[in-house]
Amino acid sequence: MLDDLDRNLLEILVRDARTSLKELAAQVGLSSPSVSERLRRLEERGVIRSFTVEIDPLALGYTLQAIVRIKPLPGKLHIVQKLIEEIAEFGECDKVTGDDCFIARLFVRSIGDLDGILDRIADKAETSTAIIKAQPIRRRPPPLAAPSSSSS
Amino acid sequence: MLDDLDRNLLEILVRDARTSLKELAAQVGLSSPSVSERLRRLEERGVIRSFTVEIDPLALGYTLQAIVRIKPLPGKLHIVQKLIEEIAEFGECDKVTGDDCFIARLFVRSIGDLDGILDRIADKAETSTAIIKAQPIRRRPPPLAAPSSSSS
DNA sequence: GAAAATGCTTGACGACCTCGACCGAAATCT
DNA sequence: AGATTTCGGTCGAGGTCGTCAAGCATTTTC
Repeated sequence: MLDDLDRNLLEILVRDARTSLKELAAQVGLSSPSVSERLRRLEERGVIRSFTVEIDPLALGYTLQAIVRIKPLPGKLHIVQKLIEEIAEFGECDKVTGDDCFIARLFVRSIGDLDGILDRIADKAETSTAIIKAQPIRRRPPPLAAPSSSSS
Repeated sequence: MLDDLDRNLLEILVRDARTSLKELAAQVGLSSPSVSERLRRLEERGVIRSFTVEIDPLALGYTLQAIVRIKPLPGKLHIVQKLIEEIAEFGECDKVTGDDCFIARLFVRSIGDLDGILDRIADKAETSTAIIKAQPIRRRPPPLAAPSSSSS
């Protein structure tokens, strides 16, 4: 589905999404119209979800991040999910197997904010919060290499 | 530190990092050299960590994601952290307070792969894995609005 | 109050992107 | 097999876009 050229392009764009078509073309050995067409198709197919910018939360005043495990009370699952989605400070949320239904990332500017937000959920779910002390790995894509051995 | 214009620019770029300077300029009401200069400084200051591309893991064959809580055995903390960093399938890792030292996101192509990777850690840490069933909120930045009320 | 620094605009030049026309290889159809 | 269609690529022209230098207004500094 993806060939080496596509993966190569993606790799360059992960590092700098604003790389010019000309530069991309030079690096993969194609002409710029070809690259343009490939990018268009990668976007169209949904391989590229979006071109975006990674912002330092600190620059926006978010000095604290936390991982919150959320276990809705019986019957409250949908209400809790909706609530989470509506609170903009949740920067990520996954619905997982196991005892805790949701695992979410929370950006806050102070401990007070953290408390305020968790309070809004407190009567609908059990939460368990872990403050982030460091980020050994920041968001990165999985390896782009082709699956080990697929059909010919 | 950031003014409304900067926040406005960031908001546009979060949605599409490849927006042209001209377009950015038009939307915020500046000239393109001004926008260019602002972007340069946002990058320089580290507000913009990078322009990047969000890739659908599925397109790369990663059909499974998991959240893994990792509690290194006594004395093994650094070895475990190094190990996690070296395994490219970890797409994110936070060091947190509480009983579990690390919380990480794992991209894998199969349950077999998951098992293989966890095995590499098994003798150095206790792990507890939750398979991701859905993603109510995919990675998004915290609200860009200015802190409620700061000093004048 | 003068001088310097900051952040903006304008206009020109060069680089870049896009479009159409064309081409070759590979897959498909008869 | 041979003809045809499709796919993905190049090339070149035209217009768009980004960058640079010069200049200006406002604010800060001494």
